[in-house]
Amino acid sequence: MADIALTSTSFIVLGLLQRSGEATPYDLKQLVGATVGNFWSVPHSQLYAEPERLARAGYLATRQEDAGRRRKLYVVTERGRTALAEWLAATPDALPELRDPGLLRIFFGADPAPLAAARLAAHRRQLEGYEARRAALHAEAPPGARLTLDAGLGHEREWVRFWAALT
Amino acid sequence: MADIALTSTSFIVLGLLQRSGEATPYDLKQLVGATVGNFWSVPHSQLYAEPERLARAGYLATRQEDAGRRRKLYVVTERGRTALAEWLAATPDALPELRDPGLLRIFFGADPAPLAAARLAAHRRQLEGYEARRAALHAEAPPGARLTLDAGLGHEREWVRFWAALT
DNA sequence: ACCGTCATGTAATCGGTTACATGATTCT
DNA sequence: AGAATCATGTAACCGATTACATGACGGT
Repeated sequence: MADIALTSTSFIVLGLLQRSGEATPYDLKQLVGATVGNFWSVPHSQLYAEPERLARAGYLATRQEDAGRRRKLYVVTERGRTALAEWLAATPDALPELRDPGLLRIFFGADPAPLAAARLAAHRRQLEGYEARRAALHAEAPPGARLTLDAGLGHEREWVRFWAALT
Repeated sequence: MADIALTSTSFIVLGLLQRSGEATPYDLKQLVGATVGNFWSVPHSQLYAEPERLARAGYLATRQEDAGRRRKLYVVTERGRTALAEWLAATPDALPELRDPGLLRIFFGADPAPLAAARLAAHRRQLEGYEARRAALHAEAPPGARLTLDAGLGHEREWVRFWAALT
């Protein structure tokens, strides 16, 4: 039972598995896409590697599908549940960084106009998508889903403001 | 002359070196801290490794200090200048992600109150710092510096709004 | 003298990115 | 039937993080 460091990817896997009870890496890929993927994406290859890592360290247990492809199914163990609960209760201190490649270019003197036009269009599209999903959200949706969508909406609006001013 | 892939870190190094003409890794560390560090930080160990990588690939040239510690000084070569110019003219397509560890916890059902309190305080502090620097900016400052500061201000205000609503 | 903190650097490990691969569906 | 896309997975490499290290200097 190797002793590993848990990253945000680990907790995304743990969190999604806890909700769904049991899932294959491919299920996880779908889940990420449908949930946290918009503000924290995970490449699908990681969704094969990370559960394995977590299983080796005792945070997950494995089961083989008994029909068809006989794929691997993962479940959260007691140890995993504890780790997830501790993480949920912790308060992170580091603030996120913008890390926008367009902004980096602006800083180094790139011509703002073409950049702004492209980014503005992209953010508007993203914003529309969020608004549509926000409108489609029904009352019983978990509060976390609504809140994170709202956060995304706010920041997309901010980007639209910013790039629009540079057009 | 190894053929390497250039990352954002590469262009931060190239960009800063182009401005300062010549610098040691330690100078780069100071420069990053004073410039792009607020929206795109780079761990100092990378500022030793990355210039070496770039030099091996011909984007930088090296010189030895002739007194004192005889540290390594890096300068951008013609190849480096070209690469930087191309990057500056390109339009990135991927949008940045929020990747906020607090938001991730909210999504997975963490109690918002304590998180919101801590994050709110942190973002307020950050916001104040930005506002001070914004006020201290003089007219001859490069436009990129002002614009990136404005972007940071906008997003910090957005975070303050978001977390304040959860208090 | 002692302690802390800046200045300056190196090393090891590992998570993540990128590329490759292939069977199964669906569309034209 | 052929093309395209989805479903599902593996492998290799490497940039980034983390930890370790040590000399200089300013303050008490």
